[in-house]
Amino acid sequence: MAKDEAPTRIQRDRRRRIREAGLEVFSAKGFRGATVDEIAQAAGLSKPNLLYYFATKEAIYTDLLARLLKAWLDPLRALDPEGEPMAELLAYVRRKLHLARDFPRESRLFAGEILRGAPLMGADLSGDLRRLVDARAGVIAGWMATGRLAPSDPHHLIFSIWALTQHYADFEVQVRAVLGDVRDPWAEAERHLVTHFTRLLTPLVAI
Amino acid sequence: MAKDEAPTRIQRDRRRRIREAGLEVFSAKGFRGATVDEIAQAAGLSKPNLLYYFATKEAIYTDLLARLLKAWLDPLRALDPEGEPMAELLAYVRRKLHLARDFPRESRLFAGEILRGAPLMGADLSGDLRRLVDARAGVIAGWMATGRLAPSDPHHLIFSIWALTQHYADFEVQVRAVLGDVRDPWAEAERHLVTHFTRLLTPLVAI
DNA sequence: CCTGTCTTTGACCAAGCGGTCAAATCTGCA
DNA sequence: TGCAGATTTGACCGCTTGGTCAAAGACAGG
Repeated sequence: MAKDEAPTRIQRDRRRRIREAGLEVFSAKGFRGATVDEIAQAAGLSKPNLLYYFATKEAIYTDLLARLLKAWLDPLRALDPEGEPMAELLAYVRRKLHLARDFPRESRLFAGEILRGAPLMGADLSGDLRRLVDARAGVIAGWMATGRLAPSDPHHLIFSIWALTQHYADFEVQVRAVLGDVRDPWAEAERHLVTHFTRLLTPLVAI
Repeated sequence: MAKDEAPTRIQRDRRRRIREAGLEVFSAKGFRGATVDEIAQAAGLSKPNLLYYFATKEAIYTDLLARLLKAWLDPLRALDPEGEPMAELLAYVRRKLHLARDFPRESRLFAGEILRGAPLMGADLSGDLRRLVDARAGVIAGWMATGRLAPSDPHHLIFSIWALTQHYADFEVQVRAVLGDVRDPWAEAERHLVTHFTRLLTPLVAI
């Protein structure tokens, strides 16, 4: 397999299929619970063939995580310091919720990694992630200081948004078990979270 | 080993130690990531000796989960329909947060199981859990209907409390990575969540 | 102090696992 | 079409793992 050369058509295709299969299996069973054979089968390849494209099982996993982190932070990155505070934050909540709804496997993969202490991501968390969160927390703090948002701790506000949105993807079986088969968790969640954060962030008018 | 007889002193002791060791290892590495040898060593026993008290690795795990679910629901059970609504709900939030703070391994064990689709708990979730949540959601709905709490969907309110409290235990490495080593996540979380829910649940006074 | 039961252990096994390798086959380009 | 490099595969390897077993050792009641 070429190393520095541009990837061939087959390489691009196989690698994509392996990532897709890896995401499916890893998100459902975790790193240890997944087997190379199962991923290979899901990708429509033999095991040695898969190992021809990714040297180790861990290589698939870390490749997935690295790509994931970037996509996962985009909604926060998109928070516009020049925009209208309430609209910006509600848009962020919506984007994050839609990300969890449309990419639950990614959400669970990430959750599993953090839950186990982020053995393969520790550096990224206190690096890029932290810088981005600090920057955006600063923006939010500014909005609160000028009275355009109800005051609270911006870091914990961000945690709240993460926790509430990812909950519906990561604990989906629990949510469905409690709500029953009739209700639509995602639609209800969106309504609930929008009113939740609207109420939470609306500044009290001084009388 | 006796089956129906009362357990001997040694049986009680060994079983307790195995559960403690199992909780430690399972919560850190998940079911598949944990090995019987490691649990045995953590319990100060040889592997065959451990298997003498629990027939299989899964038996330890399910025993842990069954005990956990009960303890995990106690705070919700303690919600008093006769009490003052706001005080009751804030007390619930605090109890749940303290549970996550004081028993993070239990929280992570539970989270890991749900994350993987609750293969060993499915029935319990749509059984006891659902009934209890429905009952308490009814109580909260009553409080909201009489205007003593701001209205919202009680089920999703309960999900919010779960998500926000468990987040600090389950994603502790992420929280610490973002906040840095100086800050005290748990103390901040308690202040934040109390003001968060106070604000959220206080009924707007009609003028 | 003796005996039946409970407890502990070293040795072992079969299955599953991640990964290797040499040989076979395919692909794209001159 | 020929061929060099890319791709695929069956067979295989060494290691880990959950679990077994027979025999040895500890314990408690009489």
